[in-house]
Amino acid sequence: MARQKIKIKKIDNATARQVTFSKRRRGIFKKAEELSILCDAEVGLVIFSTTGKLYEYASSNMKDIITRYGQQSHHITKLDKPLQVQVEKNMPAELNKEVADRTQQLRGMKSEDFEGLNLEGLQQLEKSLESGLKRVIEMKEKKILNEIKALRMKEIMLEEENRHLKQKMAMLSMGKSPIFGDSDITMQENVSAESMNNVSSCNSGPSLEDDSSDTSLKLGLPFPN
Amino acid sequence: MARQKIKIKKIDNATARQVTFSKRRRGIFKKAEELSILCDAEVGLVIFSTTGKLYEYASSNMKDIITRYGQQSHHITKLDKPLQVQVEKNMPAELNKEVADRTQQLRGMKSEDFEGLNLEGLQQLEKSLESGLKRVIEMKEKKILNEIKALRMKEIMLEEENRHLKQKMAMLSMGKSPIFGDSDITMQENVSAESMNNVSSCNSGPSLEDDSSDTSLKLGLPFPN
DNA sequence: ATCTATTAATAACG
DNA sequence: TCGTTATTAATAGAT
Repeated sequence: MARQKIKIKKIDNATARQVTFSKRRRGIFKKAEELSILCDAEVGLVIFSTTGKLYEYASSNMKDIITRYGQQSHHITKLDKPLQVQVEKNMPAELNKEVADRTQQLRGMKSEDFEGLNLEGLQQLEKSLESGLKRVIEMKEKKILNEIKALRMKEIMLEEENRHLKQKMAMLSMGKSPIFGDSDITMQENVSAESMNNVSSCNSGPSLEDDSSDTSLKLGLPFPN
Repeated sequence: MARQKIKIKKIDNATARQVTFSKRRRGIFKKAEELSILCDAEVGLVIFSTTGKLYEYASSNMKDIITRYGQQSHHITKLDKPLQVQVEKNMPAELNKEVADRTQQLRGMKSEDFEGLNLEGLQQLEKSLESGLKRVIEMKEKKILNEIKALRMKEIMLEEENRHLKQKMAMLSMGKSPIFGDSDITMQENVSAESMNNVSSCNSGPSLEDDSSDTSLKLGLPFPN
């Protein structure tokens, strides 16, 4: 668009091509920004030069734009399968039954059936599923918190036992020469055994262990308890 | 750029804005294509109108371009930032910024702005917020898993130390009567001191402690680490 | 949508 | 890469 009209085809001369690339790149970036401002549009523009260098313009945030693009063009609605399997496996009986019922109910339904529902029916179904999901999430978080709480309790007890043991050790080695009686020592051993039992019972307690195994299954934890 | 020069600012009149959007959109698409052809560049351009409608141009394939963009920008950001800080610290910050941006964006919007959006625009907004929420949840769960993992690791080490201590105790009390020399015993004390140091260093390790404190803050856990 | 006066972009060159 | 300039391309406002 200047001294001479050019044909829109690849510029042969590499230098001329590079020059044109620089100029037109600035031009199109300017146009992109003007468009986004004038028309309040969200604009994302990426350009790779022949040499592979990246140039980009985004009116807001490129990642947001790409995400939005993906959503617009993708429009996938999954989350049916994994959610239901997880729910059935890990929920306590009460909640499990309720959700399982609804799941069963949903499984038997095909899209035609949904089409048969009117707006109000679908709205109710949606609300129902939403509240179920909410409770499942709450239950999951409760279990996770229990898991963490139990682990911290255990940690505290182990540390305490440890401290005791070290204390005994110190006393033992300090008093090893002068003191000869066994009574003191056996008593100390009993004490440490007791505290060990306490930790174990906490470890394999009924409610806590169920929580732990559920959580580790659900979340795929490295340590299977 | 015609009958009258205009200022680059949002066009107030909605009709005029829409007209300009159409014209300039066509213009910039043409520019994009010309650039890609003339200079043999790979060009991707996405435009969302105020109403949320998507317009796109890609010299090749938009998904390829986005993929390439992701790879290219990843490499760049990873190179100019410290490695370890990148993994632990930067991710949450990035996420925070993104969510904060969107929150800010929402805060500035009043209900009349929402009413100005058409169905498609609202749909976009919903999807965008949903995806943000999803990522926040994922991050939260990741942190929880780290917390649990760290606690289990700590538990194992404490138990091991415990076992060692008990072993030493047993050896000590068994050998207390017959053996009188100090050399054996002092050696054992040294060993137990070593294992204690190991556990301590694990206990107050840098990465684990950071994660723990973050998570406990976020979730309001009963034990503040 | 189409037209056209005017501005903006830019090809060629230094 | 930068500046200049002749020329083409884009487009604001009107129809």
